[in-house]
Amino acid sequence: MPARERTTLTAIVDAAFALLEAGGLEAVTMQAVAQRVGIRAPSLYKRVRDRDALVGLVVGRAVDGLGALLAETAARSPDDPRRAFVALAEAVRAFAHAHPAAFRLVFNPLPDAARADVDALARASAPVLSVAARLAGEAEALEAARLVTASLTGFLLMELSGAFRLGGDVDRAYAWGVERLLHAVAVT
Amino acid sequence: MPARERTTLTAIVDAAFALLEAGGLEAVTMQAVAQRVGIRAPSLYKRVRDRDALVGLVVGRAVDGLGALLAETAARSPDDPRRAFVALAEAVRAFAHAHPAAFRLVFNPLPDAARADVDALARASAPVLSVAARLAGEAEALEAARLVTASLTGFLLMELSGAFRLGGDVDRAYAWGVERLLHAVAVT
DNA sequence: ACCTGAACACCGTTCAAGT
DNA sequence: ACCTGAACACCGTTCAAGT
Repeated sequence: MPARERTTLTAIVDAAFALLEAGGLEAVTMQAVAQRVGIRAPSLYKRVRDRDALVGLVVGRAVDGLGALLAETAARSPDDPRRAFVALAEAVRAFAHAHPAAFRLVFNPLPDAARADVDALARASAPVLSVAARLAGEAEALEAARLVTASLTGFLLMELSGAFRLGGDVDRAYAWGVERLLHAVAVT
Repeated sequence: MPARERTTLTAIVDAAFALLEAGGLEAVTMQAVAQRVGIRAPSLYKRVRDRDALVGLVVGRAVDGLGALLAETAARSPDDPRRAFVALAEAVRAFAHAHPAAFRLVFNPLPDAARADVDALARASAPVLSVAARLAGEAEALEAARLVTASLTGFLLMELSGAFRLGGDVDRAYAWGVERLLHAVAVT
């Protein structure tokens, strides 16, 4: 009657995350995850509904990590929205570079598994909404936040996809874009 | 000695494209493609190296279609870059709505199969570069084009992912963003 | 020259049987 | 209560054999 538990859900998500970053989504296989935590694939189904649910948990962890980073970053310049804006943009890029596969997955969710993640993503990007509100004014806060998040993630997704490999300093291009976005969104 | 050919590469790509839009990438299975063109899966390997190569051809077709649409759109307002800018933004959105799965795939390429597609994508977005050059000036044409394409595709990818489902008129938000981008990029 | 059935390796998932 | 081997369905791909 014992049957001691040999792993945890946290360890399973850890393993899936590591496999994702190491070899892309196709590398996160139930067998590879199981082997990494020291059990057999069928045992994973005691902790996780199926593979899509596991990938959803990985995406959720990434969203939480991004949200924590953004909140921390925004808190560091509480009364200078312009400075906060630039710092947030740099933080998102740092996160994208640190976890490229997870970042891409956040904005390219699987069929329907990631439906609940939309709320989590909205929660995670609250600091951006807040800064946008202070820059653009309450009336256009939502539009401004959407333009900003879309622009930054679009830039980063294209950068990660290698679309900017030809020509020029990508760091400078990002800084240039951030500055122009700031002007585009700020009310004055 | 006959062995008449029973299909064509074009028909195969057609079938894959249709399956992709109908059921996502996981629906474009070698067996499903083969069935749709009236042969058996192994015969596909006479025309296509493997599944990734086939998906690459689908992406290539989408890029070509987008490029043709953009060229056509830009040609319609040859001496009003502001009008051309807005028209291009609307054309990209129309394309994304018409072929959502293909659009997402263009900006989320598979591992390495889509490496050559970067060039094709650059070619397809030449009209955007041209308009950006006229708006921002030659010196900053590349940065402006990158900001614009990143912003528009980011917005559309998020829209297709359902990230904007809560709150507000997405059409208006897009128009608002396009207008602000125009101001952000235009030199005067 | 193209097409096919058979076969192989691999994957997600289920389930009865172990402890 | 968790873990396992065995099994099933499905997929990508290869290949010898057909025409």
